[in-house]
Amino acid sequence: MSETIVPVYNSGKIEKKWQQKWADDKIFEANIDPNKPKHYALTMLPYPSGNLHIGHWYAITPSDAHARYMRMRGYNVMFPMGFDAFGLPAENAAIKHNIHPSKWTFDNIDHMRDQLKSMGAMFDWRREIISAKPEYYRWTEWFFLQLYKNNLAYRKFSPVDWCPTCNTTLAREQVWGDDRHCERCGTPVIKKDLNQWYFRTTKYAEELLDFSEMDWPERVQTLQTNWIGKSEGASVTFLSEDGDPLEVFTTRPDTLWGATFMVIAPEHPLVSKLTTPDHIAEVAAYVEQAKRQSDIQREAADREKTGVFSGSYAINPVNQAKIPIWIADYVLMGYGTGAIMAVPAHDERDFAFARKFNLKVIVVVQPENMELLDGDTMTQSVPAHGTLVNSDLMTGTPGDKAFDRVVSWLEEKGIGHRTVNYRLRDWLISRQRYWGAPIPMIYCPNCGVVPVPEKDLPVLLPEDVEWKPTGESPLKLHPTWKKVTCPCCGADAERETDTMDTFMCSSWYHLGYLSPYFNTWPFDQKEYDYWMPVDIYTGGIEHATMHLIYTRFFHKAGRDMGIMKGKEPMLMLRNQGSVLGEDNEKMSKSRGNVVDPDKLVAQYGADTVRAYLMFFARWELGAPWNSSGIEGSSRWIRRVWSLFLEPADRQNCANEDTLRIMRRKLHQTLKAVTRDLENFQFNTVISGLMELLNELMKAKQNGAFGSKEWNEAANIYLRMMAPVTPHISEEIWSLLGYPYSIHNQLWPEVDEEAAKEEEITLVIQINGKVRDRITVPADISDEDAKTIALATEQIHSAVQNKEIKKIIVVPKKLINIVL
RNA sequence: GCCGAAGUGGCGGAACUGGCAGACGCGCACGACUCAAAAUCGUGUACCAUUGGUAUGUGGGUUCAAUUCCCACCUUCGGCACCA
Repeated sequence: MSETIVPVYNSGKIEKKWQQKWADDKIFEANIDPNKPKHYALTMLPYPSGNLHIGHWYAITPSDAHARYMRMRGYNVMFPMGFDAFGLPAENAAIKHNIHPSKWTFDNIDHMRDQLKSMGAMFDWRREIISAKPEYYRWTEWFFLQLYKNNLAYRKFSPVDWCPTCNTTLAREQVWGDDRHCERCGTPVIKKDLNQWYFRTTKYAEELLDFSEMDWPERVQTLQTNWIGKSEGASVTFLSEDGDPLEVFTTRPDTLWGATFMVIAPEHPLVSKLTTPDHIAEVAAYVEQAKRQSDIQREAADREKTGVFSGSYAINPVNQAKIPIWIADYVLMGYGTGAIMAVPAHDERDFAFARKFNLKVIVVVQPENMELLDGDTMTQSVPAHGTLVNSDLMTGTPGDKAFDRVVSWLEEKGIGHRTVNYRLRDWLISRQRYWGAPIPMIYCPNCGVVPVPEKDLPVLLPEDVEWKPTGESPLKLHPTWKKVTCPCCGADAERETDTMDTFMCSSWYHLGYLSPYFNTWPFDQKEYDYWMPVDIYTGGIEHATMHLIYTRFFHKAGRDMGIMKGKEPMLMLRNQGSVLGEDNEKMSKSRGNVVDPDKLVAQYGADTVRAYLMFFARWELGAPWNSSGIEGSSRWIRRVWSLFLEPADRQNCANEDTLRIMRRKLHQTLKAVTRDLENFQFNTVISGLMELLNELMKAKQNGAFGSKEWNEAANIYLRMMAPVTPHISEEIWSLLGYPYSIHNQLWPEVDEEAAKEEEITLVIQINGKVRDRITVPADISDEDAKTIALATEQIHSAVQNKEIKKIIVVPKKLINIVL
């Protein structure tokens, strides 16, 4: 037999070659095409930390595969990539290694862009954005000004969370966990009183709870819903004896008659006014001590209640009862009004407080299935709803009607009204750092707070900066940068030296991709109208209550300002899990369990790495890395290579059965792979292709190679592989003589007729246990199936002499004989 | 404490709508090729025992039939937490 020369699979050579060719031919450049349906596929952009890690690959590869699949479905697909380039690590590098953040960042980007290119993803690099470039952050500043002009940005002096390691304030969303630590570095935060800029996210609290127009994971919706923390109740105003109004929020207006005291937070503005002379010393000491306590200590729910009496009394507007006003730190200034009515009989916290300080407990709610409650003897509060008692004209109101009836009455009498409270806070966006977008504001001694005129944007970061070991922002220390003349009156004025939270940059980057070249508006309207909204957004779940809330807020605010359109920026969201180290721990340099994608690409090729990342775990869950597991994907790739390229000993001589079964498996696989790609179930996409490969190998042994059915199988197989392993698919496609490029082909069509099973295995059970299997024609009638089943030897002997109670036939699946 | 997700072989995982549990892959074992090894190819691989039985975190329930539905509980992970 003559030796045919079979090309050797060389991943490195093939991948470089095609990446270059695709770039030269611009085949993945996304341009407006009104004749095609558009598809905007977006994946969260990386921070240029220096190296692409396996987690980036894990997140991006399946997103790319899905985008490629959509492209083959005939969509005009945009899949852009960029860099979230402002942020603290650049500054830390500056302090530690004396390298300018800009150089550090842009060097890293150059390296990471090359790494990203090695993935062979279909990024349209013309659309790249880098949030630290002036062309980009000019518009970040511009958005700030629009928010300011629309009263959605404001400045406030108040206690804020400060990370002592990062040397900056943080938004509420960036403070995590029981010990209230910094989301970025893990250091517990402390409180500082500072003048800071905020965005009015709370204005959109209600609208942010509406997910009806989005296909987002239930999990993210729950996280956001809990974060926004809506509670419905009533607002009621009590008056002090001196006539000072004390507004309280309560979710239980039905318990108003049981209020036996009031509590105000130590930071409440009326504390000193309400404190009577004989209580001054005690109150002052308490307030001072509350101030010194950290939030962690204060907010521990199981902590013993503390508090002091102010000496003053308030009048309960529903029954004119005179009740004492206490000051206690279990009431938080940051929620509601910082004052509560205390109903110890029906609230756990109020009860604990009342018992400790011997305050009255009055029962006003009697749940139906409980013994008669007595305020003097009860040992715990009863928060359950029930019939109102001791409540004047409301007495006797059933539990399920109490809320509405009382609130209506309050509104009628003008004492209170229905209110909704949210846990969500406004977004604190000031950061005391250099490497961020400057807040474009000026402080003038005459005019006060003045926005930088839009024509003067961007406010550029100064290049010549120095870092002090104290970590203080170089913008503050810069000799000239902050000095400016007031745009209103021309007086000497000062710039704001804080920069913006980098989440501000990432709140609108999906718009930056639309037209990075554009310089008269943040985006080209034509591009916006064609591409927006984002159709599929992929990324990590860790952003559920940060980036994903901010970007929704940003869109809604932008819409109300007439800049953006539609209800939501991203219609569909899918989250990937994370890849752990082989030791089942989080990957980190210190643990030494980091997997380097560059090395894997060098060893196996990008296609193998892509395939393995899609195969080895359920995408949304993630799993620990397994370095021998990747061998399986490598084998698969090499088998595909030899399957289609190595000639067979026997060619084009297969019998009809072989060919029919091969085609059946082919089209069944196509059906399954299509379904799984649609559903982001990438692991079964690969396993389906592996199964089909095994089937094709058998068919090849049986002489199928070279037949027209074989050629169909190769053609479809390669097109199915193309989104997953773009390089090898293109290479084999071209070696088999198909026209360039496989990536411009349409997704194959299922031949339903070929996919049909003509024979099926019918399972025969007795009392639910498998006793036999028979092969029957797929279109067999239930009656015939029953007859054949009962006639088999196994079943016949088992059924002998016994009474058949019932026979259940599941068409095409099984027969269960109940004895 | 409250809310959410997940528990299937040695491992990652599969099972579309209640219908053969363990697809596919890793690992392991054996065999072929080889002087030998690697690679490759082939065969086998949940557990226990002899026909058969037992298995999807645990215990119940519904059903002819449950990884799938219901109830209770356990474990792990994530979020929230003195939020009135």
